[in-house]
Order: sequence, then structure tokens, then C-alpha cells
Amino acid sequence: MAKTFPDRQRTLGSLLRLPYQALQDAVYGALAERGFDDIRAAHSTVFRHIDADGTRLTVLAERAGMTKQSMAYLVDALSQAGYLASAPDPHDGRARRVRLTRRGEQAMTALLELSADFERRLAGQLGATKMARLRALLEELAGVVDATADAAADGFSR
Amino acid sequence: MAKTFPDRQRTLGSLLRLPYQALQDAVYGALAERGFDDIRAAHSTVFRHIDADGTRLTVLAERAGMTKQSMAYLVDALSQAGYLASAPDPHDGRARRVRLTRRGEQAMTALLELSADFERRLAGQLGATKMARLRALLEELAGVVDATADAAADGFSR
DNA sequence: CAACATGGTCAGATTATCTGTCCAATATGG
DNA sequence: CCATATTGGACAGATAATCTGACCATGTTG
Repeated sequence: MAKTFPDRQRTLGSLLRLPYQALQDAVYGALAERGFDDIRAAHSTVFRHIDADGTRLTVLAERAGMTKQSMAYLVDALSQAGYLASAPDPHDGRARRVRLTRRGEQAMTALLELSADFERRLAGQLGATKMARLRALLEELAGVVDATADAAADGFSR
Repeated sequence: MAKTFPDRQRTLGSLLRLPYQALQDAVYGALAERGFDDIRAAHSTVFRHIDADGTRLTVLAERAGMTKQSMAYLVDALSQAGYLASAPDPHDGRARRVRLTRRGEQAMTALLELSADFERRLAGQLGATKMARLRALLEELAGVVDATADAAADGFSR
């Protein structure tokens, strides 16, 4: 009997990571097959946070919780690849608004479709009812998580 | 009204990522405060897959789903920092077994504790019953995910 | 024993992040 | 209405975490 750690049950982290990773792999794999092979998972932060009428770089960075330099790096790659375009902000001479191009919108649509596909496939195995319950619980958890994170932050940084 | 994408509901990905990210941040933040400030999230793959009586690098890499070079990079950092030690494998002259040092075991223990703490805090907010149901559903999902991933693989690569 | 397979290292590249510094444009408070 | 502070973004450089390709030494096997 190989000695093993008393990790009685899987951590919550593993339980969340496993399906997340699988979904990520499936979605970005399928996306590449559809011809969007220059979009990597890290780019999803951009798609996730961009408004349909364009968004400033700084705002994207804030929403994604990263530095503007890091966001600039991602936006740059996606612009180079033709998914984004930026134009000067009419209300602020310093700023540029980043927006999706036609192709960017196609990618975004594909991304949402593929994600939904994968979820449907899971639901097919798990059962629609259970998937709905899981979704509901995760939604609730999302609400709770912020509160918990804030409470923890109060403990040291505020 | 800002035009916005018809992302009617959050993707399953977001629902999984949100709490996962929060947990990760909380756990590795707290770990640093406890003095394990040279352990980063990427190192968790090592702790996750190492056996208490030691494990070969190649096996670690396989389990983690990464190249042996990448795993070597992580193992190296953790060895440098005193969490791991490696010794020649008595059964195979080519191989070395990587094992946790005392300090490595302490880190591992802290990691598990902090993870459990965070989960408990979430459960406090969400309710123990709901957390248990969520856990059960995620366990079930984990089982289903592998099957689904395999089925998808059948579609193109086999 | 010759050929093949395997464990690990070395070298080098790429991706995704960070800090620090700076400039130009805007906002604000006398 | 100007002096100062703030903000949006770019430039430079560092680091972390991955990858591929080539290689060597040891094991395994026909």
C-alpha cells in the first residue's frame, strides 16, 4: 500500500478546475478547427469584457483585473490578427476605443456557440435537471464568492 | 442603452472560473502570508501529483499533462526552495525519484488546510446543504467530463 | 548483441504576465 | 485661466510558465 496523503476527498479547487480545463480545451480546440487558430485562451479576457460599441484599453484592463500593459499585449495580438480595431476616442484625446471587427464578432459568436455546445454535451450525460441545478448553485456561489473575498481582504489589506 | 452581445446567461466557463480563481487567489495569498511565499499556483501541479514515497519526473509530467521539460522547470524551482529533494531510483539507473522534504510536506498540509478553510467560509455563506449538493454535482460532472472529452476526441483525432 | 525505447537534460523560443518610467492630454482648484 | 494633479497609453525590460527539438545514457527486447 503506497503511503499517500490524507487528501480524503478532492479539493473544491480540483472539482472546479477539472471541468473548467476540459471545457477550455474543448472550446479553444474546436475554435482552432473552425479557422480561428490564432486565438488562444488568454485572449478570452478581451472577448469577455469588450462592449459591442468599443471599450478603452484601461477599462478592459480594469475589468480583467490585469495591468494595462498586459491587456495591451493581448489587444495587440488580436488587432494584428484582425479581430480588433481601435479608433481615437472622440471624447478624450488621450484614449482609443478598442472594438471588435466583423471577424472579431464571428470569433466571439463561435466562442459562445462552442461553449454552449460543450455544456449541452455535458448536460446530455449528466441530465438536464442536474445541469440546471449545478448551474443554479454555481450562480449562487458566484454571488457569495465576492462577499467572501471582500471579507478576507478586510482581514489584512483594509 | 449600450449595445451588448446576446450573452443571455453566463457561460458555464465563467461560472466555473469565478469561484476557482477566487479560491486560487485566497489560498495562495494566505499561503504566502504563512511564510510559503515562494510557492506559486503553477507549482500546485507538483503537489497534486506527487506520491508520499516519491515519484519520477516523467510520471509527474504525464499526470500533470505537460512535457517533462516543463515539469522539470517546476520541480527545479521547488527543489531550489527546499520543498523537494530527489534521489536516484534504485530500480532504474536513468531515473531519479522526486519526493517532498519535511518543509514540502508542511507546505502541502497548509495548502490542503487553506483550501478547506476557504471552502468552509463559502459553505458558511451558501449553506452547508447547498455546498454538499454542489460538491456532489461537481463530482458527478468530473466523471462525465472525461467521457465527453473522449467522445470529442473520437470526432477528429481517432 | 543490435536496435529500439525511455528518463532526463540542454538549448532556445514563445506566451502571458509583471514593474518602472515616461509623455501627452485632460480635469481641477485656486 | 493657469498650475498642478490625474489619467490613458506607450516603451523598455524582467520573469514565469509553458513549448519543441536535439541529445545522451541507461534499459529492454527480438
